[in-house]
Amino acid sequence: MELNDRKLKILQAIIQDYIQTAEPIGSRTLTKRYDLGVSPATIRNEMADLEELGFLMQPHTSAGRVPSDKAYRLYVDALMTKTKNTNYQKTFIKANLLKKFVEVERLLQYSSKVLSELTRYTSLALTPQIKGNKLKFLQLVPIDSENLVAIIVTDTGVIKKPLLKITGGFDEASIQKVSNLLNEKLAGLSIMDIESQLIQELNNEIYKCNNIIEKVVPELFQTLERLDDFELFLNGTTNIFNFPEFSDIFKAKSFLSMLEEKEVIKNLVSTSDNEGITISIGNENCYSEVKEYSLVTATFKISGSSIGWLSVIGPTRMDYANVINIMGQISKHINQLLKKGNE
Amino acid sequence: MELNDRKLKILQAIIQDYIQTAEPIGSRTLTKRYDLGVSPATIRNEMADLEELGFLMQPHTSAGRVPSDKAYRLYVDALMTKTKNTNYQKTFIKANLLKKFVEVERLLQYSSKVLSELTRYTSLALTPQIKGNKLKFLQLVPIDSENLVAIIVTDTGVIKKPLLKITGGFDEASIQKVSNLLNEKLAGLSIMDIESQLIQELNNEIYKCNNIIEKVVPELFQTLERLDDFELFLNGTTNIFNFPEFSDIFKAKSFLSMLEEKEVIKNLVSTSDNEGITISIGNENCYSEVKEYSLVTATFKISGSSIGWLSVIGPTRMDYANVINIMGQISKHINQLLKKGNE
DNA sequence: GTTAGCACTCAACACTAAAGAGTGCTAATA
DNA sequence: TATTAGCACTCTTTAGTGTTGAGTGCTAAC
Repeated sequence: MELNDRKLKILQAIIQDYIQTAEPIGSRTLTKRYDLGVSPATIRNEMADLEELGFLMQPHTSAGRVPSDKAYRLYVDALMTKTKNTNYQKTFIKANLLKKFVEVERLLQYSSKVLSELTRYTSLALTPQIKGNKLKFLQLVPIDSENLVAIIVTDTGVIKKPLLKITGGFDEASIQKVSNLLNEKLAGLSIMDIESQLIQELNNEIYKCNNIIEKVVPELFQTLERLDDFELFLNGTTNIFNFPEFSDIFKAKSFLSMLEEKEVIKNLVSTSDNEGITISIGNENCYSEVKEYSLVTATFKISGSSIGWLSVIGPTRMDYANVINIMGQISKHINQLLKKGNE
Repeated sequence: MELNDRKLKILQAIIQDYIQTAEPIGSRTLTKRYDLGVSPATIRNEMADLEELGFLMQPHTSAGRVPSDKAYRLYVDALMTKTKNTNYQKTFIKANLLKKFVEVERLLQYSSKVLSELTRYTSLALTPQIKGNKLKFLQLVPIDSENLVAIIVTDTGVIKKPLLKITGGFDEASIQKVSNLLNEKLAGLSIMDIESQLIQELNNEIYKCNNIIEKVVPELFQTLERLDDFELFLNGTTNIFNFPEFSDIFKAKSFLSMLEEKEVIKNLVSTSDNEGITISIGNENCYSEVKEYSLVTATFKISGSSIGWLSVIGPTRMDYANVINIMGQISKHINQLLKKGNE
């Protein structure tokens, strides 16, 4: 049995209808709503075939058919007709996206908001661990007699500003020296490498700056360790209440609880490694918590390493065409800003 | 008609029962569960009186009674028996609260998480606008040929690190001068005052630093404007699904949507101005969105000005005694850290 | 190969009846 | 005089029952 043109046409109609209505669709309704040129009985036979091929499922014997994950995959890869940018979208994006480059983190955070408002799904922004990033700049800024702020900038545009408390205090001149020394020694190294390499090198220089460095460096290590984490921003979480399948309180709870599992989300999203847009549908996701949802993820890179992700998450019957279109527009915008910021 | 001892005892029993079960309670069940020494008929008479006095309500004719906001207010002010710290709470707090002072923002954020986990309600942390705060420290740190990070520390321990892009670039020496000048001129001023005062004063000095200051200052102004915002952290939003009254999807949605109304939440929480714990119950809140919920808010101050709020938000039948107890423990901890951080 | 017709299935809905928890009122009681 | 037993009544909740409608697969005719 093969997927002939008619089968594809029927499948496409079912998927589009289900994405719109969330209702299982039967042969008769299908013929009424779509001009397929054949009778319900024929559709029934084709549907039975499509079910056997694994593209359709029946919630129960006398219900209509529902697309499977396999069907959505086929839809996304081959059947889907791309949507065009609407004027509304263009205007909204123009009005709400940041116009100049600021920190990557903020850039993604704002974009995520726009994304969720335009798609009406839940959106999330993720910035990566900085462990693999190279240090571009480091400076220690004394703010009072006992506290320093360490300004850390990576080559991917992430800025951190941890507070270091140096018990016993310090004198500003020494801090200045230490700061210059660290910046000089560490710039260009990946954060991961710093810890091992630093101790070696600094041991040789330590005499130059009396004992301040002995106080500052361990504190800085601990802080780097703590800083080294993903940041996750969620937007439009209550959008799921717009979808009838979440009018069941258990479904809604499970979705929202899943979003609170930050670790799962982080791992899930950060597996997307190709620059551009990735789609993972239902069971294609390797975490059981997410097997009922789909993700459309845009990965952003600067010189080869990932600097952030933007995702839309929703039911598998997501309006893929629309989401991909909007995601594409926003990605384009972000990439332009990134380019400018990196010139 | 007055509130005699028996009425109070009955009211207390009803409130406690309703906080536990969320079910309207009738006279017969009340006598079975609590040792009140009188028959259901007597209770019925007393209940009718309490309803007339505005302490009880009936969802419908043949249902039991439910406490009113007025009743909860009385309960919180007079009837409530304080709970004791459990060992579990002590251990949990010890294990999970930050042990040393870092930035105020982070301190509140972590505490909020602990708070929601211990109380099983939704918790939020709010840090204030910095407009009223005094600038303690300002430094411009060049990170490459076109970008600066402005390190801004206020007297309340808030640290900001906006990125400033100076089109056309700058030379480091000038920036150093400008930075020193700004720090010297502005330290001790409230952020609000800076804008007007700055322009005056700097106009006189402007010749000293060629045209760099003309590039940097407007950029800094814009940035200060943008930075001047509350920060809101939410924790345990899905905890509401634990409560039977939110098994109705509309209630759940309305609660979660209310939490997304950041402006409302901010205004609501930041009206608490007395150091220590404030409780506002249902209708006592001035925003219609929140009239069905209660808030227990702790306000934190340093030398008279508010530096943050920690709140628990939940149904009016909140377990006030327990929440207040836990909030008290956490507040105490935070205040100790604040003291240390400010020494 | 397609389709009309038919018997069958199942969820959803409306309706009904019974159970259960509650009330207020009245008259008896301590 | 305050308390309480008894009673009729109210209203929600729950379980059970039939009806409707959208769906199916199969068969025989076109």
